[in-house]
Amino acid sequence: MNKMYTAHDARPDARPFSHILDRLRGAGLRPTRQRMALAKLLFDGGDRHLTAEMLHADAQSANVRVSLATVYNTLHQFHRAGLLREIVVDSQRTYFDTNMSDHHHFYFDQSGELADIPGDQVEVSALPSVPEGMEVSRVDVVVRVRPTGG
Amino acid sequence: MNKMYTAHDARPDARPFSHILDRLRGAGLRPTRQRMALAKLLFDGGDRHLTAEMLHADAQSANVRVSLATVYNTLHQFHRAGLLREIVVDSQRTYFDTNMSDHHHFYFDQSGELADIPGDQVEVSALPSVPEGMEVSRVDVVVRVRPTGG
DNA sequence: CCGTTATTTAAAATAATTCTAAACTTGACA
DNA sequence: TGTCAAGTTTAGAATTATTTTAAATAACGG
Repeated sequence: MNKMYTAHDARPDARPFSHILDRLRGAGLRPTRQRMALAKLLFDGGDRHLTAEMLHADAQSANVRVSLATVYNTLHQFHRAGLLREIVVDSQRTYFDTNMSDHHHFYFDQSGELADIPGDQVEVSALPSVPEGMEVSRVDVVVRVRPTGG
Repeated sequence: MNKMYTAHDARPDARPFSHILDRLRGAGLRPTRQRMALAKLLFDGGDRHLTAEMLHADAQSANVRVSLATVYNTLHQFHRAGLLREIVVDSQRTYFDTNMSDHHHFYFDQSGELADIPGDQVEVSALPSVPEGMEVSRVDVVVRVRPTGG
């Protein structure tokens, strides 16, 4: 068990924390020990695709004590706050994506891994018009990939 | 409990059954009472999007006695046999689609309903090349739709 | 420091799906 | 047509991912 930082510790000089702090504050979420730690794991590691179980395991490895329930709660809160995107590619797990830019995904069925496809590399065109009173909230493209000859 | 047909009954003249019988036979699946009845419900009703629970309810309404476990088994067997397509749009339920042609989907988040988008109405282009030793098994486009102003 | 309110948590609950093992069908063949 | 091996069905238990509950704890403003 090594030293944990509190929101106050982070204020003065622990620079890496300040933007995370701002993001949480901006989302109206109290910067608790757990949320700060999870945010750091999520956003300081480049673009990531992960499930609640994966993030929980990450936290354990980093000596961050947080319950699985909190990981689930936090992922959903971050999602609602626009900090994360939810990806639906597998009907058994829910993946979250730290990359909020316009993009799509490769999905490797056997391994369950995801890879980003930049938005400008996919062109979706000629959609039929949506029903009266409805609007498109998002267009998801999933390119499912398998080993050749599978 | 009304009369059920056996594979033999169907042979000579019960026409609607014969193509279903052939499809099952072709897939190496014994045409049991349950599979015949489920196949009829699935394929004689035009293009359908349904979950195991929905098909089970349909069966009950049609006085077809079949367990939920069998509905699950049958859906997966039909899927493996290439008679159904699996659609992933919601991480809680698994939908199956009787429309095997090239197409995509609208998904109405609030109601959980699906609607087909003909394949020729969507153009997906300029995909990045897939990794060595991998090939694309399918490209799924899901257009998520919500009430205007949601 | 205090109180209010948000957050965390362990544990129970839920929901969809899969598994298990026993009972039942089917299809082939004598 | 009776028999049997192999394939199917089923109720119910088990599993898995996730959500809920309600009690304990931590955060923030004053």
